[in-house]
Amino acid sequence: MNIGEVSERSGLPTKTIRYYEDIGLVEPLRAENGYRQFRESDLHKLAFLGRARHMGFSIEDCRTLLHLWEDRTRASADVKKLAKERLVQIDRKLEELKEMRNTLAHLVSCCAGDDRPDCPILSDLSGL
Amino acid sequence: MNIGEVSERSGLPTKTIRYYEDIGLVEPLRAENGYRQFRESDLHKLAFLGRARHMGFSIEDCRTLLHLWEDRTRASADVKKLAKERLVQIDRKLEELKEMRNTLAHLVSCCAGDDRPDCPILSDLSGL
DNA sequence: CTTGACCTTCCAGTTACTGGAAGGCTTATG
DNA sequence: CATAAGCCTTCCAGTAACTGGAAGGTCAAG
Repeated sequence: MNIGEVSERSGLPTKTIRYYEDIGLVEPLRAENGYRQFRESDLHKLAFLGRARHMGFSIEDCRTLLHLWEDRTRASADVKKLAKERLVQIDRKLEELKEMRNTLAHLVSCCAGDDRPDCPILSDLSGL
Repeated sequence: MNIGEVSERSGLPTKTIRYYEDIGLVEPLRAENGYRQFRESDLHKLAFLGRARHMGFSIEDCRTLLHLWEDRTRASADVKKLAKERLVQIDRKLEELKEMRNTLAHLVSCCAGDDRPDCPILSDLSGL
């Protein structure tokens, strides 16, 4: 099938699919006219990539996951390790965001938000 | 003062400070030997920027905040608006991350993580 | 035969830096 | 006085993961 159909069925933009080919994540065949010809297996790979990216795995993690996926003899421990690392990352990011949220929510609630120039948000940012 | 001292006192890497000058966030003077000469006011600006970035404001938001900060007549409502928008962004990102976390945590707990090839994480990613 | 929807490649831009090379200035030491 | 360490300078390139756009080839319908 052509890239348009793959895009539709995988949910990935055509630009992204071409990019994934560029960086060697998929290798579609080529028709005589130069059009990319995707097999069902390519579609599956792309859908896999879409889901892995949706979970926040980096492209390089995705590459590894793809290899693990295709290696019928891999140990599930290898996959679990990657997923756990990603989980740790997510938890770190969550903490960071929660802290930002708290500070900002506090400041917003302190700020009158009217047409007077007085503003606790800026005061805080200026270090006072 | 020279860039090294400003870096130390603001907590920003020298590279970042030069970059901020490039994009017009600060405009230090120059000594005869070509070295940047920062005033106290420049240091304050940079520290302000550091804190704003730490709250996750984009560079463009920071530019706006800086203008508002320097405009003694601005309405606090303008600042509050920006902060609220940032808060909404943070909340969206938090939701996204929490969902990732849930899915991933579930999968990790389901995965034996031993040397058998069977792995629910990959099964899920492959869409089964 | 032309129109419109596909498809192709290639180049540039995004965000916010970061690293490194090549070289000038300053200060302390041998 | 020479030199070495430790500042500082500019400029170029790279990062992550795409995204947008230009210029142009292909295909099916009318």
